[in-house]
Amino acid sequence: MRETDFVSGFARGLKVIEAFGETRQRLSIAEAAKLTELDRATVRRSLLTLAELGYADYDGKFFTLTPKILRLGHAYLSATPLPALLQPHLDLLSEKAGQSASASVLDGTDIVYIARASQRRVMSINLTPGSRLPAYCASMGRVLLAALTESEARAILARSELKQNTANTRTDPDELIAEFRRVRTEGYAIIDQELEIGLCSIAVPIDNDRGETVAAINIGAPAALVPAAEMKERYLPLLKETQAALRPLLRR
Amino acid sequence: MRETDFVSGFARGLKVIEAFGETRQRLSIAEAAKLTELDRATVRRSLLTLAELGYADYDGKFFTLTPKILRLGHAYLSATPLPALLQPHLDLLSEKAGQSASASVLDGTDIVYIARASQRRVMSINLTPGSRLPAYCASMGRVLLAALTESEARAILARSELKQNTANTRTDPDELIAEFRRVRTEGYAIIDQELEIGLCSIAVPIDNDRGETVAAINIGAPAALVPAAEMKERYLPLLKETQAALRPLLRR
DNA sequence: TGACATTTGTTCATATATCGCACAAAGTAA
DNA sequence: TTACTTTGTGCGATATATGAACAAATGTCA
Repeated sequence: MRETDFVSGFARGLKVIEAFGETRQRLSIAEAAKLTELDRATVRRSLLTLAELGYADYDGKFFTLTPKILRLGHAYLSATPLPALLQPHLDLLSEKAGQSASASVLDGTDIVYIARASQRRVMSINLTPGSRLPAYCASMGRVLLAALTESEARAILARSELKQNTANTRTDPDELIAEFRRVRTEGYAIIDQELEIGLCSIAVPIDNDRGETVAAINIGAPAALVPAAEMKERYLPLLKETQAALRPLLRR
Repeated sequence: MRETDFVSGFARGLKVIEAFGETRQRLSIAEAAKLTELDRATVRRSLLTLAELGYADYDGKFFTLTPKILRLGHAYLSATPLPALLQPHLDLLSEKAGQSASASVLDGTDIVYIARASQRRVMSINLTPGSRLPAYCASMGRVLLAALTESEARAILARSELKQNTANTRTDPDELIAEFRRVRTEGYAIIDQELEIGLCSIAVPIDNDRGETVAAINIGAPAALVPAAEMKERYLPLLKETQAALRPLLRR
């Protein structure tokens, strides 16, 4: 790509939008400039542009994003067949298991939820399509990282903030790489309260007809009701069933 | 705002992202140019910028959005307190009613879902935060339009594509304006299969402590199980209860 | 309170980058 | 082949970013 094939004003504007996610809903020009590491004058122009287009409100002091911003993410969710394809299968899976079922893909060091069928709320955080979790300590994340080559996975771990969320959280890269190897061999990943106390989950990869992993699906359950040791026998058959039902639908 | 406070490269780029929502997942440069009514060279630069930043993939012929684009909408959902504030109340409401409960705000002629607690799937379409429905034929839309002045509401109806989705759909602006007046007086709106055959819903406004309507919440139910005539007695008390519980929480 | 320091928002001139046109090249379909 | 569509590129006109300077607001301290 040539230098001139890059619209830096556009790139700067996207950076400004993302700055809102990192903090609160209201940002002053100076705050946005600090977060984005852009010049105040430049950020101001981007924010005024967002306001002019209705993507943001401006009260003379603070900018806030408006729901119109959701059109951008929605452009992906409605345009990509994967979420719509997975949804009915997740509904069925969730109903059979009596627990929440989700699907996600990898984006950098995070997994991003692209579809979800929730039964009852067991997590303290609220997950919807677009929600993100660190890949290294999520069952779907383990499955998606396991699908990469070891050097790719190691590179992502190196960029990840390997935080000790609970006493169970594995944060040693070598240990994680070894776990990915096991996941590849056995075809599933189980998380026992590594993200949040009280929450277990089990995930399997979703492959297309070329054998490329395009997403992961999981079932999450409260540890109090379903001990990690029982996750496999209870839910792996259901997950495998869903996995098999999806395979022929995923032409690349 | 001065002419020079507008970054047209940024505005053009956002238009390009939205173009993906209107059709399928893959867009060529020429297709995107047609949809956005921008110059091909401009669209090409925007798309290459998106690809360079990882928001899009490019195979040399077609561009597709990547899940990274969800970061933009997520910047709103995670930055705005309203969705997180409403979610637990919707969960409770949904459980008490045994039906799906949702919250939405107005964006132009559409309502945009910002939170949802689904019980079982009754609609053919899959609703998640970010999903949009035309306001004129949705119960939450009626409530949100009723909160505007009549001239504002009329202006939005004038811009809406008043489509006859089912035999029940009301499409006459004067009739709709009269219905808004009733909604304002009685404090709720009921939709009887105007959007989709088999689906009824009832909505109430959510006001902040200044009495400004900031969102709407609803309960949707299959018409086969809950006739429209029963919606009010069954669900209005639950909705009013949730509405009252939320009021003190909504400081502006 | 008032004086001073600091932060924030805005403006401006100018160097620089982008836009859109026109044309060239490469595919496509008949 | 011809006709048509799509994509890539060079260039002049035009729009934007930059950083400094200024104004306004805010905070600090005696």
